Amino acid sequence: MRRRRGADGKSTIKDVARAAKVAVGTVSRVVNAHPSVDPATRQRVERVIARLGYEPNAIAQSMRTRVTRTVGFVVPDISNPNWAWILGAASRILQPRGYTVVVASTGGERALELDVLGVFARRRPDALILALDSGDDGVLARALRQLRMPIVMMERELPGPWDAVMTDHAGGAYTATRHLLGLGHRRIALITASERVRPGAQRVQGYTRAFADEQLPVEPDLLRCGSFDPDFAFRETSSLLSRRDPPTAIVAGGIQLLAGVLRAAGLHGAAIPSALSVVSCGDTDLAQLASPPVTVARWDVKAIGVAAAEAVLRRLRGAASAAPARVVLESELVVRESCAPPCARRPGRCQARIQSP
Amino acid sequence: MRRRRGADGKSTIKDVARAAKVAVGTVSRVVNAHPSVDPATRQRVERVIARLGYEPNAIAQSMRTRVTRTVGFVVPDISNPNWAWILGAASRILQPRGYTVVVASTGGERALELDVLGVFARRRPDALILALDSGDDGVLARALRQLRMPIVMMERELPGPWDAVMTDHAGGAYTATRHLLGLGHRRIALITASERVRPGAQRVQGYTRAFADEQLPVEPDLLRCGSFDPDFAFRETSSLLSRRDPPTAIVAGGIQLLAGVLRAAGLHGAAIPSALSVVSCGDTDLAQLASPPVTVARWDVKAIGVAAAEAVLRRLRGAASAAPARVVLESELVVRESCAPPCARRPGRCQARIQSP
DNA sequence: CACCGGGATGGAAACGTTTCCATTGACAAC
DNA sequence: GTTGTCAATGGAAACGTTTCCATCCCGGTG
Repeated sequence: MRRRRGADGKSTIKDVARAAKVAVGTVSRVVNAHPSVDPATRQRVERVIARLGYEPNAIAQSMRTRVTRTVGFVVPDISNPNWAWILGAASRILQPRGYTVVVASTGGERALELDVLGVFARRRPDALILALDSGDDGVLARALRQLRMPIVMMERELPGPWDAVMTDHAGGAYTATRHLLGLGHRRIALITASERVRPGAQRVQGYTRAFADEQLPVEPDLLRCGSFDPDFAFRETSSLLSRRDPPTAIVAGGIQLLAGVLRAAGLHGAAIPSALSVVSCGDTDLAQLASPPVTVARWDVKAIGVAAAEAVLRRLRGAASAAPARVVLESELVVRESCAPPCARRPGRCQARIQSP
Repeated sequence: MRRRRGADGKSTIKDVARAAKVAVGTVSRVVNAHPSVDPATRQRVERVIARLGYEPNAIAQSMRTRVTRTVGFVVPDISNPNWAWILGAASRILQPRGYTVVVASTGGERALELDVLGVFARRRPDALILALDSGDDGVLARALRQLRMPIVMMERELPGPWDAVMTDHAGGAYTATRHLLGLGHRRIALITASERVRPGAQRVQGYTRAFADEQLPVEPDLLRCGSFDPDFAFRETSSLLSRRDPPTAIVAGGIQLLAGVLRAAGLHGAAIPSALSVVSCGDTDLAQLASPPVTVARWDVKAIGVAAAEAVLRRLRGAASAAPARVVLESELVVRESCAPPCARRPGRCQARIQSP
């Protein structure tokens, strides 16, 4: 074997330079398509590169240029289809531009969030896309500022000079609640994430506003804020349906929650929509294919990922110090067959049912 | 401002050394918990580190140590819940061990797969976890070998010295098909991925074996191999149900395919299970909550991610040159209510229906 | 008292690039 | 023929670490 190699068996720019009888600087210029290199030299170097299977070491490049062509993506749980869709959409934009996406999950726990920020402080990605759960006491904001890189927040608002892309979840919950109020429901439950995170807070706000519009009081026990876990929705639905005066309608305030609601409703024998009306925030196969199909407040999930990736790219090509941008995506109500006027008599015994054609 | 900083505003090991009046080597020893450093010195250095908010530059560390503490994760589509679950499971193991996961999607396209391998040749992760779609003509295998890093294949088999973790999809399809054959079905369709990828090929094989066991012939037109896209399942189901002699049962050979099958069946007015029996490979909320609930061949999706991550860790701590390991996870049939004996008369007009209690 | 062993530390090389600066020719303009 | 310009190239510094080697000093031992 006549070619030298690094310890890991890959040839370096020096090996190429030696074999092509040029200086390393020249090889670098060839690799980076610098204009001032003689065509003959270029060809000779390129041949050697091909022969040796030389690949520039991105680590060394980053070391020198202080650019990693890497974007960090931080969410509570990457298994969650919501975040997976967003990641997919973002990476579909970033990857063709030469950026590589580095993921990290936080489980929504503050300690892990800080850990992850530490990791990214050391790894130096060019930008960060994140959805943080723990509220801000200043520590988080300081850590973010220390990062000194473009940051885009998803579905969250934190005071600071950061771009943000989010959905109008308040609007979604508002429309959903109005829809139910319009049908005559009064005991409407809302199951959603903790009020500490924006989607939860926003949905409570939309729900409350809908009641306020009708001058109706909100019953606090019908507000079940906790998590986006379907099991949470299952437990809360069970608990709600066990009340002496169970709600006549439930708003499932999160993409994954509908499954829990449906499971519990099935177990309690609450027929939909005759005994219980259901609206889901977030459209899914399940909502479309359940029987009856479920009315939803839907929005374009992937658009969050697209907008986040575009915001990152905008910052990365120059607009580093522009004022923080804020994108809010709308939510739209899709009426299907899971809602009906409330049953006048004891809920659960009501048999009137709206049948689809 | 009296502390020097790098161009990106972060302090370096030199800044710390200067401020603590020690050599950079000593700071390095403090950071890496090297035993031979005087407690007093250590404390002094640590104080300076805290004061300056110094974070070691991972790029420089990697440059020097040739270790990135990074694992590449390559799949056809990271939006796909299947891969998202696997990624989540893997990262839940890797992240606490200090490894960061770098993702890339290939769209199942060969050109992109080669691109992605090129990216990882340059970025030098410590290991790779991947699901490649394009068959091997030797080019791919050579590219992988050139990478000179531990590689774990998911749900794929490629000849070479690589660990592999996969599911016994043949077994799943076999059990599903036997279940339907046992109920008396003969015209059973299988919709699944292209035979070029392992899960598709395996399911065809399991299906075929089930027919062979009963000495029954397989009708080729009932085998619809193409993709894991629900729209594909929708089109194929529509096409199948439009036949003069439509199948009396369908096996949906992929986690995402059930939605397409159900949608098409609904549109064609094919009642389940009276007119059409359905089995899905892969359990989901939809399968559990559809009415009727769908019989499935299920396996532990996350286990693939866990096994892959563990295989990576095993290689990374020493067992670099052990013989390639091969893990096969079993599949199990869960009988629900989507299957019934086939209707004797013209399918689609059959009204007999098995009702669950 | 000379010597030795060893812990603590400083100094410098090396990792693989990019980029600045200097040098060399070639060629045009005077 | 001298001078100036410009393209092509070589050489070396620098990026921020880790780690090897040498040095220093301390205390114990013979």
